[in-house]
Amino acid sequence: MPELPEVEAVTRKVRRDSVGARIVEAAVLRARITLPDDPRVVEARIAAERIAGAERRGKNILLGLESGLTLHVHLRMTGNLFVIPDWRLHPHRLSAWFRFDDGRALVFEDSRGLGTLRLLDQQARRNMLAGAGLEPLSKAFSPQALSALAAASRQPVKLFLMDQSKIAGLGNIYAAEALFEARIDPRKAACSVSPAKLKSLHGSIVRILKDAVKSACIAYSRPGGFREAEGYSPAVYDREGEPCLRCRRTLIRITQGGRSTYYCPGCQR
DNA sequence: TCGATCCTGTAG
DNA sequence: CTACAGGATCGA
Repeated sequence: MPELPEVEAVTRKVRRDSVGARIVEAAVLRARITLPDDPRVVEARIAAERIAGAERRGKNILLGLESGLTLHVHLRMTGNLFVIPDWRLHPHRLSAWFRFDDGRALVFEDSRGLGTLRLLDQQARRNMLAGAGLEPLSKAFSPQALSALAAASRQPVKLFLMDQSKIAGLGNIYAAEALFEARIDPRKAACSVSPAKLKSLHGSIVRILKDAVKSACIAYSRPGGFREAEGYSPAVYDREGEPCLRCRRTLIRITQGGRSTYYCPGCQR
């Protein structure tokens, strides 16, 4: 489920529930999620650590440990990370769990198991942060910055928006939603989108992500896991064949970079 | 830039 | 049964 808004909601909740907690035992249940590192080594290095902080960068969750190591979690398609009140009451489909000294546990739930878990030293952490693109909800993500990035890319603008090394955190849903709101054809090369549309796109990205963060925080606020995103309903995503909310033309679905793109052939040009 | 791949679940 | 899934990476 997670793009930036959902990852932000998860991170805030994990921060609230786990900062200060002492881990007494760690278990990696799917060996491949720590590749290329050995899961046993990761477990051993985490045990006895205290969680010092929780941050989000793009779609990445970074849990700071008191030793200076960083636990890097990526939820990919179906991951979720949350604290449960009793470590013995595991949900199903866990990729990993971390038992606290107070009996609670931080669990990494993931039905598809594509999510990853890695331990970063200070240098690896810096590299990770340096490699990520602009935070779309930060000051650095200005209209000018977006224009400069777009000018340098000949990719279709939808794929450009999803490139995590340029802008960090947009995924398939919110990229499509932002392009709809800004009336841009997703197939158009990023460098060929007009300055006026790019300006509009910048506003749409920020507005849509801020709204979605709010919705996601509500959706994830219940104890345990998450619920359907209440409040946020996409205008184009997953609405193939339905009428455009702006011009009533039938929305269509195409494939870009192996993923579905939904858009309105009438008002996105 | 395309397609396959990592997995499991669900909808049609 | 097939197609597809809110992600990312790899090789052709």
